[in-house]
Amino acid sequence: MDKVYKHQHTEKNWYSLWEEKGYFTPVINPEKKPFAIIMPPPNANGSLHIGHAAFLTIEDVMIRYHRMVSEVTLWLPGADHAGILTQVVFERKLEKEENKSRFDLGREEFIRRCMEFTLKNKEVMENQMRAIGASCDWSRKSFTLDPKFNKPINATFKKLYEDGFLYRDLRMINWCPRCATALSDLEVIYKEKKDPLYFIKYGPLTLATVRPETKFGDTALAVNPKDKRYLNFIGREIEAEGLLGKMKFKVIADPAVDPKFGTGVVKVTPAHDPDDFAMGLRHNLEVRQVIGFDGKLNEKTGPFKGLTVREARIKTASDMEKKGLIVKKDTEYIHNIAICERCQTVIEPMVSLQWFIRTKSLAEMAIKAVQKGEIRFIPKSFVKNYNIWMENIRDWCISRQLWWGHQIPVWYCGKKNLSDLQLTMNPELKKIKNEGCGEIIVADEKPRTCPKCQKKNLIRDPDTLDTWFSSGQWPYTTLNFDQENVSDYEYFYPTTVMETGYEILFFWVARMIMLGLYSTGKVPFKIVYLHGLVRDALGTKMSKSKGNVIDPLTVIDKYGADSLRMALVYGTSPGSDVKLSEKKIEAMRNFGNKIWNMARFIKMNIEFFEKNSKKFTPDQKYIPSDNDDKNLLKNLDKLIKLVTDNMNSYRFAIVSEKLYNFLWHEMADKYMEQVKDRLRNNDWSALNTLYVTFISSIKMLHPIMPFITEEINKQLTGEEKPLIISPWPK
RNA sequence: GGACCCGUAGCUCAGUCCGGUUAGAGCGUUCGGUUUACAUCCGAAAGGUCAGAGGUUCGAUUCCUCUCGGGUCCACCA
Repeated sequence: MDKVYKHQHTEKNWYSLWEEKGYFTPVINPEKKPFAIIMPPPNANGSLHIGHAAFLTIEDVMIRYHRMVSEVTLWLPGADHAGILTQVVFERKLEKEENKSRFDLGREEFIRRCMEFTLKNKEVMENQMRAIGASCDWSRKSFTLDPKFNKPINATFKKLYEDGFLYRDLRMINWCPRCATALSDLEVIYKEKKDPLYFIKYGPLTLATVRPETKFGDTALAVNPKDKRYLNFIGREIEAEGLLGKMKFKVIADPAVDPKFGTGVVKVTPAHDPDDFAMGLRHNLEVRQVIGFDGKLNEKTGPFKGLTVREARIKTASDMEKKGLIVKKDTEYIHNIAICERCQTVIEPMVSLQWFIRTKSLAEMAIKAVQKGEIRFIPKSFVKNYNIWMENIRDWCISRQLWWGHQIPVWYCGKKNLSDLQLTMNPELKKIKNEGCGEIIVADEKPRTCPKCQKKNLIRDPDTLDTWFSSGQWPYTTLNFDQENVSDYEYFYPTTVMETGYEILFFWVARMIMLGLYSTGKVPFKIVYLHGLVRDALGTKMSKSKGNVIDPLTVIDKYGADSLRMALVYGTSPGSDVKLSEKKIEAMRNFGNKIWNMARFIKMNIEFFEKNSKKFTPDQKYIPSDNDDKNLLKNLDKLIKLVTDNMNSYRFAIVSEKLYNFLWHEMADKYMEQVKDRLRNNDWSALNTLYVTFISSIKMLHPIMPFITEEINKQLTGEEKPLIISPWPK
């Protein structure tokens, strides 16, 4: 054995051996207890970062432990097409490298190229997972856009439609003019911005707004019903001079108006503001769209047509100023604006026809399942967050004007039911002749003819499904729920643990619970284990621009995967963020070297014993008479119980700490020093106690540090059977 | 506006759910050490009114209330 442990020599070999021998693939046995984790599929649009390394480590620790306690263990790996995120990444690349947009390629070619790009990333990622040591079952690996998922996903859509959970409606959506897509509420972030607040004259009234360019879409003025200043205006129609001549507005009273804001009067623009849209519904106001999906003003704005929102804001303001319509300008006004989470573009609220899921009753089922204890959260404090979100859930907009994703399984007879938005986003559709009866057909496969008029020119809804709609079904679609061979589903579903980041509790976990209960009648998993974000040593979020990124592959290369894994487990707790530094990884590398040298010491003493006495055959059950020996074995028993208990309760930080302390400070620093004299005198009992205790400890360390423990075990015992399939110490 | 989490050694964090011997670890600091593994090491030490105040209790870092400080999520800003 080398004086210093060299991970470079061992890690790749061990991984190949495990994989080739098929240890990652479970053998289904109805007599035994199953343990299943469906891996949260990483986005296949880049390489793995340290956050991936963290969750892969935690899941691998669970999997390796349960495999050792002889449960039938499935860890199903995957990759996510990630909808808008991947489309944006790929579009940027396309623009940069070829100066082309997706429209230049056309839908079919774009999807083909994007798939090529994604599959390439996916392969790189899979090898990175191997480097981390993830013992997942590659024979079952899944990709969210695998064609095999089309059928079950479409079937869920169809079922939801038939059960009345789906509807298509004109709704206010968050429109990102850059991504040219509607975003869910959760994909929008808010940012503080300073914008001028204009006080504009509307006939006898004055109101304050930061969006003068939307005034062409105003269809009412509103005040708070309790605001005494304006009581006698309520219900009246006023006439006001505007940029396009005289206009008439009804003054309505609505409690949503804040009397303290501006003058207490607001303009109501139902087509371009979420609150105004809601107010419009309450008061039956006209929805007059003046901004197009291209982010430019339309023909209803006369001379302003064709200007972007930003340009129009400046021009309308200055024109009104010239006409004397602007009473006052507050240039220090700070407000929050909605921006696209992915590309940071300012969101344009727009009305558009979209598919929605009625979520209320789905959420009620999901709340009940957690209340009844069918799903347990670790840490449990997240149940509160979950309940609050579920209780206040809004209907879920699941259509996306993207090309990259699962296309919505709806066909229209003719163009009547396609929205302007869809025709805008898909130039190919414009060429199609408009004939047909307008029937809407929801089916899991393309129908040959329209069931109503028998015509054959069915047009598929060009929109794709929100990526969370398909990944929300991941726990059962990956188990081939809808296929002939249902044994995986029967045996492993509901899965045991869903381990994922708390930041996607609502995006993903909540949706999986709702859709899982709806589609299968069962919860998709019994335990939700939430991990935190990996931050740098100072607690700052890691990002490339800040230069504080720890790249997992670089540190694996330098310190070994075991060191990184131990560093990601030690001193961390579920639900809270992990602060990681290179120093910590180095410290764990030192620990690895420590146990390596303990093994070297033991091996040396075995050789010494065999030279001077006889062949050393360890006896697991030997009860020594020496007090030091007895004491160590007693402490080992305690350790086994402690580690097992903490493994079972998912407290891996305690597991790592206890093993670390026992091996280094109990065994190496104390016991090994105590017995040096006895070993010199060929004391078999001392050697046996040392050996037996060390091997048991190494086994318990294997789930966290799989490579070095395998290598030590092989060097020391010469056994063929690797630790990965060894029984857990008792 | 609603809610959640965190505040423990110089730094980064465990421990608190289920109150009870000297409150732990890693890194850092100081002093000393090369006899059968390991300097990626060993021994020793310094360093904490467990954010603050009050309450419950024989006893509170732990439970309850409030305050201060830090962070996050959700809603909303016309």
